[in-house]
Amino acid sequence: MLMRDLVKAFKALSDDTRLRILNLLLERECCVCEVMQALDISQTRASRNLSVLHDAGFLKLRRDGLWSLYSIDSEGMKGSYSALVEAVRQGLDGNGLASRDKARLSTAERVGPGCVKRCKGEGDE
Amino acid sequence: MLMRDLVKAFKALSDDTRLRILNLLLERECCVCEVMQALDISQTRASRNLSVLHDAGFLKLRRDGLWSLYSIDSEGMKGSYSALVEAVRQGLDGNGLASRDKARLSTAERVGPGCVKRCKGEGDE
DNA sequence: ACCGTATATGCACATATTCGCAAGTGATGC
DNA sequence: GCATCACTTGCGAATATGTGCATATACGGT
Repeated sequence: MLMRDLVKAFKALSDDTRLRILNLLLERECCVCEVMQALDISQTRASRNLSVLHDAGFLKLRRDGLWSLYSIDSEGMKGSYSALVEAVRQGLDGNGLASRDKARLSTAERVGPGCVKRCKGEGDE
Repeated sequence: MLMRDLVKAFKALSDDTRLRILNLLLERECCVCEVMQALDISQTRASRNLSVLHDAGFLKLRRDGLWSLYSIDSEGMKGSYSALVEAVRQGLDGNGLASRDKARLSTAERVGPGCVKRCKGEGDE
């Protein structure tokens, strides 16, 4: 494996926001607006960080109409990558912020019209 | 585990030089000058990057006279960290650069006087 | 065709990272 | 004490990264 790819993978994981996103996706597939809702971050931020994880090879992208649905790419991931994801899962186990994110995800309405607007309006926490 | 620590660990691993260093230390304990010889990098660079890995919790430091001997801290590492190191080992398996580094390490003379000077003199590769 | 919605992207700016140089630290030996 | 050696650290410069704002793109419904 190229050193470059491995570095890219680690870079992708060395950010708060992206770790929280990965944690969320360990729960289930999400669209961008669900991520922004659960993490209470801007749309740009959600989109950009999702695409970093995607470029690094951790995520799978599936389009459905207007929505971009991201999920952890278990099959497509190169050998050692799944070990990294597993390390994240373990490392974040019991983490307060991570748990709250997940809680907010289940609370959040599933994809549907007005999703982005709803998120912008609600200064939730 | 704190998100901050996990991010720090990944940051530590998201750099060429540091991955090569870790690869080297998977072979055996090394002093700073051995690292600079094997990787053909400056002394500052070797020292700085070693200390980043150390701060992140991957390395153990042992002083012996003039020398700072770094090694992978298998016992001291937090749970998921060993999985990360293992992922690096696997990811770098068969990597050309990583192999050459290791080869140069065995070639390099063991710690001894003039080690730093020798390395600076030889524009080896 | 037009509008509204979900997502992507160009640009600008603030902050962080990496690294070389030069100077500092601490141990060893004369 | 003084010189030497392995290593560390402060500083400055080049580069990379993360983010918001505004704008672009792409799709579905009317």
